[in-house]
Amino acid sequence: MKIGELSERSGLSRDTIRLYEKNGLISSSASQSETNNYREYSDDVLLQLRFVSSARTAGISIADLRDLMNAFFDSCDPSEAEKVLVAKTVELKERILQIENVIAFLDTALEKVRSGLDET
Amino acid sequence: MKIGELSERSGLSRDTIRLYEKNGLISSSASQSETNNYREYSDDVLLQLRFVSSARTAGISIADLRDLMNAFFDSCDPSEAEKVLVAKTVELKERILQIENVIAFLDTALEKVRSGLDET
DNA sequence: TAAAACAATAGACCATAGTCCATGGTTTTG
DNA sequence: CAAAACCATGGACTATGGTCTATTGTTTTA
Repeated sequence: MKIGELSERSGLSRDTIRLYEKNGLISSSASQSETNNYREYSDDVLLQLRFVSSARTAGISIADLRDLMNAFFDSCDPSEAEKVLVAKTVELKERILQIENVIAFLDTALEKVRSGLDET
Repeated sequence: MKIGELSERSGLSRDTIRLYEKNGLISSSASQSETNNYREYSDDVLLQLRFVSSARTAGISIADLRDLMNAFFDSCDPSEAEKVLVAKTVELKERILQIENVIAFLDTALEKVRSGLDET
């Protein structure tokens, strides 16, 4: 598919997709036609983009995602790939703990606010 | 305490602390001395900064943190404060789910990599 | 075939978050 | 006292992530 359809189906703008491609998060091939330089994207790219989109929302940087995609898709050194994946998993689990701390804080804040509301 | 000590004890740079103060995440009072314009920070500010620091690591923006701090510390409208806190809690829980999705993806990637390693 | 829609590229632009630097004033300390 | 350490302020600077625009070329479609 071409970038327009990919944009449509991934929910990402063309610009964002091109940015991701420039940063090595996805890749494309040349169009079948020889007369233009349109890029052709496979269905796999759509899946990758959906993952990238989730990961970006989760706060993973483009640079880190590039490492992950490399580890996953075209790693020539599996043990290195494993290292990257494990490290990222650990980091993400720590991030979850951090977020849970914040949630706990917000909960106590909520209790306080609500007890204040009760006093009316 | 003055900003140097606060920086020391919070692990944040003076610049970052000033940035946070400028953005309304913390507040300070004028120094006791009338001859300078040094700012004086209470112990509470240290606690707030530790929370802010965690929250920043967890990916919460300064703008959102300002809303949260306002809701918590000087909300004149408790029901509005409650709304802000609940909304943020929901958002954070969603973010955790997102991160868990990414972790799941990494796990499958890990399995793949490891099975590849086994084949050697 | 001509207009509309699509594509590629490059560069400008924006917001966010934070650091760094220069200047000038104030305390601390040796 | 004098130097060193500290403080405030403002502005420049960096990096990240993304959008917008202009230009030019290619398909599609009416």
